[in-house]
Amino acid sequence: MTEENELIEIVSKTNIARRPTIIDVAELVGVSRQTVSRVLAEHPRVASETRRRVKEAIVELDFRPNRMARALVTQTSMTFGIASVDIRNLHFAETCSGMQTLARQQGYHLVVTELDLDDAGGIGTLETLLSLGVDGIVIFPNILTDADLAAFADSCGRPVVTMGRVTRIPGIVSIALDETAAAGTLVDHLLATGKRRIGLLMNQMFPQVPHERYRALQHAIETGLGEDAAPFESDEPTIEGGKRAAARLVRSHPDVNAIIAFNDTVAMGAMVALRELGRRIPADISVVGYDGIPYGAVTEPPLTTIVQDNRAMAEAAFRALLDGAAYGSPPSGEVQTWKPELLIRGTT
Amino acid sequence: MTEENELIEIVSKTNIARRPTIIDVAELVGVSRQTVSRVLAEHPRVASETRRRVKEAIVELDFRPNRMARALVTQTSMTFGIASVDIRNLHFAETCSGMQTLARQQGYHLVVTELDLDDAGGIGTLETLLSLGVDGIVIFPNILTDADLAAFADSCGRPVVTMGRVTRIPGIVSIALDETAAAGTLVDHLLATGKRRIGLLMNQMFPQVPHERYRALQHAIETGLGEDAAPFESDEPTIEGGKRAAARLVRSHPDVNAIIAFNDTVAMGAMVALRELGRRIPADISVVGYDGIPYGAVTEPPLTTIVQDNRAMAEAAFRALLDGAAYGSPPSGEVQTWKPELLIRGTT
DNA sequence: CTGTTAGCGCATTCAG
DNA sequence: CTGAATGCGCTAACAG
Repeated sequence: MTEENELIEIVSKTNIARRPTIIDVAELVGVSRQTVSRVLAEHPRVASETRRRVKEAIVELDFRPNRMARALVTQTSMTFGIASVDIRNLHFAETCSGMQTLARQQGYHLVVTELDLDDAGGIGTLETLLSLGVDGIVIFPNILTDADLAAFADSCGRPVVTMGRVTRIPGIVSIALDETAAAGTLVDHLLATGKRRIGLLMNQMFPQVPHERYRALQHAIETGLGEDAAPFESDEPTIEGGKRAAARLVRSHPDVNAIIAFNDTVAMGAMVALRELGRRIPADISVVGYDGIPYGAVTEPPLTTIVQDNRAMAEAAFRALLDGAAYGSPPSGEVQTWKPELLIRGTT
Repeated sequence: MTEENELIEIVSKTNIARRPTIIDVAELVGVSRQTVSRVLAEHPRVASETRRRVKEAIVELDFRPNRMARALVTQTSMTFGIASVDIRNLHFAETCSGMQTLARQQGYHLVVTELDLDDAGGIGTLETLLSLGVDGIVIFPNILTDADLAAFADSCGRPVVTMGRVTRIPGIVSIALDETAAAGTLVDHLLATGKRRIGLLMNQMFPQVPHERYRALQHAIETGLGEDAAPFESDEPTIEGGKRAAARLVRSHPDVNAIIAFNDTVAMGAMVALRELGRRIPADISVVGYDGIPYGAVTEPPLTTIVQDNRAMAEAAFRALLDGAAYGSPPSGEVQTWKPELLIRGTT
């Protein structure tokens, strides 16, 4: 009878898709599951002989602990979430990749998610990320308002880091480029090369989120030139968007002899449009971008750009999450700004 | 005494980071947790008045069901994993983005992960993905051997889809470009433009994974020209890698008048190197790539390339996972190849 | 050093 | 239509 029961048990355990559990390992070795659990946790108080046999069984059964079950009881999943409106953006991909490297070293995993604008303006996606059990979240908050972010951070009970935009919100660590310094450097450079008619190509701005980059650039231009606001066009941050915006800008302001684009992708689109309009770069008109993506090096001429240290910023974000996870909550509203570097190439 | 206990309970529940559970909702409404559970599952047999009150309480408490707890009992997490050696690759990012859109529509989530080559050649990363509870996995298997993939698929008990390389492995659905057709189209095009000295710039190949693209190209060249194998160089699939490989190729084979690159990024690197060497494109030498990334349209001249329908392929991959999750296991070793499209621009 | 008991948050039986 | 009991796989707190 006992044999029969065991047989049934074995059959049901050989079922499709069923992976071995801690109990299977315990039974094979002839110990309790607690002992197996201790071996997994590298707990010191286990007899080395027992430890050896358990590890053997783990290998033999190809056992992997179920991280969800573990997370349910430890209340920590060793997983961070990272969210952006567009995961195809190279600046974001670079940051992801950098965080991934660090995460692996610390035994963490990353859940990458694209923000769904339709779902309560992205907050819905973040909530789902939470329900997935992540221990902290990095947000590229291009489109989330400070109010939304504050409400979310307040209710989520986990460390939240925003990147790419300075957010002075209690409980949120903000990691961003020093936009003031970047704008100053760029405008100084353009003025030094004799270009004084500067136009801007900006990211399509959601009215509730005026972009800091835009404000910093306008401010730098006003102080540098002693003039009113520079002309600008907004469109989606793609090559096509850059083409459209540049065409519109040059049509409405034919005297513009320098263009600062929201990022390198937009700048590259602008270069195409300008070439089609017969403008020589940089003789007739200069073009600069932000981010320093690799593709900017292959345009003709190569693109001058503001480089940010993606890896270092990714590392800072990861550390902020780790600290927050360790101490319960992050330092209130800490803002880290990073120094930009101007990479002068052929378009200026 | 009862009051005191309740107070303690309330205090502990107001603890940091503690999110409301199904029990909190049940208590607020004055029903059992099963009733709340039924409302969540849109179970029909709940009184509409009860349902209304429960939904109210859910909104009031800002309750979100814990997906890990749910997964533990349902044995399904509504989560798919997607893994690649390089998440910065635009072809991969595009696929991710496409799958993300579909996943959201179906209530699924995506866990994106970068394969760790040091960790048992990437298999270790995949195992961790499994322990995270994903219901299926998409792998960009550039560097995994068929043997490793077969062993993994066999033991994992969940649907596995590979993309980008034809893998004829039982239990794995393989989605890839029709490399034979692509190679034929490309070589025909080059021959039609009078280029007969073709060189190849390939991805740095791991010896255990001879790449199908390489073989298909060599085969097409041999049949088209009636000649021996074309010269080739291998390097990492980046702009810098493309520059290096192209420089080496042109040095060792100065008569080459057409270059087929592993992908657009490599092709763009090659263009830079060729320009530095004083070769005119396409007059002296033609260049073509694969993938049809947006940046290929910005080079001077714009890059001729083999375009794959990323969105359609992403959709196919997602459907394969869904079917596999529904029926228990995927069709044995199904291989889906997709027709390439030649986008002729300025470099040929 | 090891086993026992309890419970994480939820869904799935079964009773009413 | 609703409630009570049971367990998913694992770890924490206590016993021994």
